Formats: sequence, structure tokens, C-alpha cells
Amino acid sequence: MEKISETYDTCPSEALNVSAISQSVAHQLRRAHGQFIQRFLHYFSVVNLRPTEYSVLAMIAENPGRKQSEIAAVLGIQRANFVSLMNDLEERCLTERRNVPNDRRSHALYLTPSGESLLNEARRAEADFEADCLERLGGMRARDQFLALLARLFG
Amino acid sequence: MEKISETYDTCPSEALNVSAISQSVAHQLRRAHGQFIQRFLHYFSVVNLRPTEYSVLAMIAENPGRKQSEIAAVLGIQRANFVSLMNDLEERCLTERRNVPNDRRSHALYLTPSGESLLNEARRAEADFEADCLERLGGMRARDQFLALLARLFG
DNA sequence: TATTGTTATACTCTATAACTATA
DNA sequence: TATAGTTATAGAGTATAACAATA
Repeated sequence: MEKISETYDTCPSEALNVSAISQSVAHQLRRAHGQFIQRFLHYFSVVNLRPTEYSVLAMIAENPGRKQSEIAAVLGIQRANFVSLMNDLEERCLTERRNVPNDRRSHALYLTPSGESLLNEARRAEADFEADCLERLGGMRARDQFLALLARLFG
Repeated sequence: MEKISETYDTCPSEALNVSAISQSVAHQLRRAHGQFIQRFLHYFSVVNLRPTEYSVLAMIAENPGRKQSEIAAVLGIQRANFVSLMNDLEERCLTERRNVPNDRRSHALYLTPSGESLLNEARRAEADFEADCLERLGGMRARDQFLALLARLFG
């Protein structure tokens, strides 16, 4: 309960004026991203995966044997930053790097059995997360519309 | 131009399968945020402001004299992280912290004249950025719809 | 020469805990 | 006791430059 006083010397604790930025796509996207991360981590806490890590596992599962740089590129992650990400997933025994027969520069990426197993758990978390989004948005039509608008903006 | 070869030993460089995550709100939001930051920095390079810094300046301009913690809270930034942000803006002579008469714990935030002046430039950058968004989204109706859906998701 | 993976580095943003001085 | 600002620390994410091995 907030304390109400009759007189103010300097700083009345009224609601702040947010009109200038509340209509701003930039500001709302900044705020939304913070919320998104928190909510994602909540749903994915059981598998202990960050958004990026989940995308990597899902992408490797759909495209086993692809090169690091291919997976990185399609996810919009730079090669240099992808290395420590893969090191981490490999240390957790979720993925492995195999040699490519005719190109000794490349590493082909695969999920390990426990990587597959964790991904299955993660997919259930993802389904819950998506169901949450669906409910907040108000149905599949709104969800598709949102994704379509997001794609127009940043696709 | 991509090189096309007739035979593959191991790794045909075909398009990757992205079907599993392309329908995912989580994945699309992750990608969108990266694009958003880059595009924002492009438009705001003339004033050298990050999304967070712009929001802070705009919020102080609309609510001069408010306490650090009030501005931080309304922007969803933690007090602890807000300190270095304000230190930075103050070093750039864009904002100032003044004492509050009846509460020696608090700092009241104000824009300096050069802060006001930079904010005016930033508002032009923001207008350009928003115009870009508007065009990509396909008009004000789509823009309002997008903001409404974003608010449903994370408001 | 170009590509693949890698290392190193730096900066932004976020999260948490704890301190200080005030209230 | 609670609040405002602060300090310190840690981790994710991103950006850039450069290097070795290989193509």
C-alpha cells in the first residue's frame, strides 16, 4: 500500500509520464526482449537452456552433419562467437564435432544421445512457452499475425 | 554466386531445414532483437546512443527532477545497473544529478542543455527509425496492431 | 587467395549480493 | 527497518581483428 501525503516539498510520487516512448516500436521492442528472456528462462529452467542454445540444438537435430559455420550462419551467429557456444554444449555432452572426410578444416555437428534426449524435454518446454504466447496473444490467428508482422519488420 | 557440383561425398551444401523453429515465437524474437539492435544503431549512429540510453534521455526529458530509482524502474532497469549508465551519460555532459532538498539519499535527474540538444537530434533519428518500421510493417494500422500484439505478449 | 575454426579482446545488458548513508 | 544510491562480480550476447590449417 502506498503512502499518501497531502503536501509535497519537491517530489510528488505521481505516475511518470511515459507518453513519449510508449508509442515507440524501438522502446517497446527493448522492453519486450527483456521480458522474453525472463519468461523463456522460466519455461526452460528444467533443461537449463538459453534461447540461443535451444535454437542450436534444434537446428542441429534438423540438420545433422552440417558444418559449424552453416549452423551459425542460419542462426545469425558469428563464427567466432559460435565456438565457445559449441564448446559449452560439447562439455555438457549434448553435441559432438566430427571430422568431415574430404575437408579437414570443417567440423560436422551432431547431437549425442543425451543431446537428443534433452532436446525432447526442451521441446516440451518450448511447447509450453508457445502455448503461453498463444494464450496471451489470443489465439492462432493473432499468433500468425504477430509472426507475420515480425517477419515484415525484421525478415 | 554459389558453386554447384554434380556429386557430393558427404556434405551437400543445400539450404538448411529451418521448419522446426521458423514457427517458434521464441526463435523469431531472438532473431528480431539482433536485427533491431543493428538497425537502431544505424539510425542512431549520428547521436551515438544505444536503445537504453535513448530511452533514459527521453524519459528524463518528460519527467525532469525524478529520482534515479523512479526512472530506472519505469524503464525496467535495475538500480544497480542504472548507476553506470547515468555515470556514462553524465560524463558525456548529457545529464546531471542534483540533490533533493528533503532527502539526502536521492538524486534528481535532469538533462543538461547539451542533453536537450542531443535529444532533439535523437528524436529525428527516432522518427526516421519509426518511419522505417512503419514502411516495413505496411502502414499505421499494421504498426498499431504490432504494438498491440507485443503489449499482449509482454505488457 | 579464400574458407574454417579458432583465439583474443572489448563492450552492452542483465542478475545478484552486499555495502553506505540516509530516512 | 526500509530505501536510494553505490560497488563488485558474474554471465550472456555481440562485434572486430587476427591467426593457423586447409582448400
